[in-house]
Amino acid sequence: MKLNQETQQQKSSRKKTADERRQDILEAAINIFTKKGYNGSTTAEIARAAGVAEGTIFRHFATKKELLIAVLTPKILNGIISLDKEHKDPVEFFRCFLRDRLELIKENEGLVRFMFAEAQYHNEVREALFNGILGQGISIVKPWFDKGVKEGVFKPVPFPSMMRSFMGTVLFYGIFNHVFPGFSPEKTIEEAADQILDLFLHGLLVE
Amino acid sequence: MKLNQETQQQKSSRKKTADERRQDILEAAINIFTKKGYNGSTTAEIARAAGVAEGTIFRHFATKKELLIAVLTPKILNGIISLDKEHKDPVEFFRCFLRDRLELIKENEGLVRFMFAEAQYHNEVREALFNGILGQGISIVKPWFDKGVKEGVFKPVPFPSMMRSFMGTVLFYGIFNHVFPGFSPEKTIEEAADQILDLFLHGLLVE
DNA sequence: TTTGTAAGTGAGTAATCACTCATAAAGAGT
DNA sequence: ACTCTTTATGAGTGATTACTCACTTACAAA
Repeated sequence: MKLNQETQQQKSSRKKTADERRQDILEAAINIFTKKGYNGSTTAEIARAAGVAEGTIFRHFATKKELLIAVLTPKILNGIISLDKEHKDPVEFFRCFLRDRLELIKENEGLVRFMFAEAQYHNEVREALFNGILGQGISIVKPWFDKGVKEGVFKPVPFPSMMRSFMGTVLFYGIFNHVFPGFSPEKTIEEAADQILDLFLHGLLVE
Repeated sequence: MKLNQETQQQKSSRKKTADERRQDILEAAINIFTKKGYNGSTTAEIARAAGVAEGTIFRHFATKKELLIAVLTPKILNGIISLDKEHKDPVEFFRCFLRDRLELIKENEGLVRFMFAEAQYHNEVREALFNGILGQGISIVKPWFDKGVKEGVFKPVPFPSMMRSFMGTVLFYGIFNHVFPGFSPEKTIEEAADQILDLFLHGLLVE
């Protein structure tokens, strides 16, 4: 039936389903939020960008804050998918993991910056970050880190300190290019990933 | 004459000078801004916190944005002071520099977080960060890094990549504790500085 | 004392905000 | 055709915003 309807009408003028409208609003919200920040964005502007009336937003999301949370939640969760690969050793895992995260950050650069900016002010965003990024990051990295330590490949540094340094360098890669444009010398993500990983694994000192 | 006036009146009820009022407003603005963000703060609230009328703010600062810039500028510039010490070798410099910056960040934790958050949205803040933190950081660190490379102590990695990783770990130390409270294991700044520096200099790998 | 000037004040203002609601439109079921 | 339900709409609303301005206050110079 539904397929029949779609073929009866031109695709461009086809009436959109409720879910499609919801998606339009979410995408518009991401665009506006990441450009102007949560408090700097207005529901009127988001509605205009989504091509809907302002009232439509509040039919899908009770409040502006609920829209914020809806913007963050799914994007955080889809970061976990790529851990299904089998890695040979801890170093190899770190290399793959780093590249994977760097690509994810590059793809969602605006959203990452937005999340960390708004985390300063909204408890909800902090919780989303904690439950999403940090929690999942730990559950993925920790076993490989422990394995590396047990095998004598990694130094037995405190895991939180290691994780903090690692996440700091990785996340700042995305932020740097926006705050200090043109500063990073690497042309490709692979190049940047290699540079970051090399420094992280071997350190700055010779020997 | 002025001294005479001050002694004639109780210090607590003494009429404040224009500069003192300006300082009151700036301090109040820092407090409110760092808690609620630029767009989340109102001039009315800042005025209340500063103990002045709302109109007084606009006698000292033409617009709210001018107040924002005034809040950022002096704080950025006072970070440069401590480079007057003589350091023996590049490694020793990095140790001192890291501790110094970590303490500076800890003291102005809210402001640092605020600056990086608002840098996502305001060009003025980005420029202030670039001219202040990054520019000065480079001018201080680069000579020592070059020296270390020339002496064969440091690896000849690209300076911007090194700087980005270094700043990432250092700056994220302050942000982490706020976004992920209770995550960092170190009790003191010295401990954290040692941990960060060790990982940064020697890397995670054994050997 | 008088006067001139710089600084402080807070009610007022136009604009803007998130959110509401009466109304309309469009299927789906009968 | 008729009704029921779901969804979209945008003018309207009260609250809030950054900023103004007519007025006051305090003090220094004359």
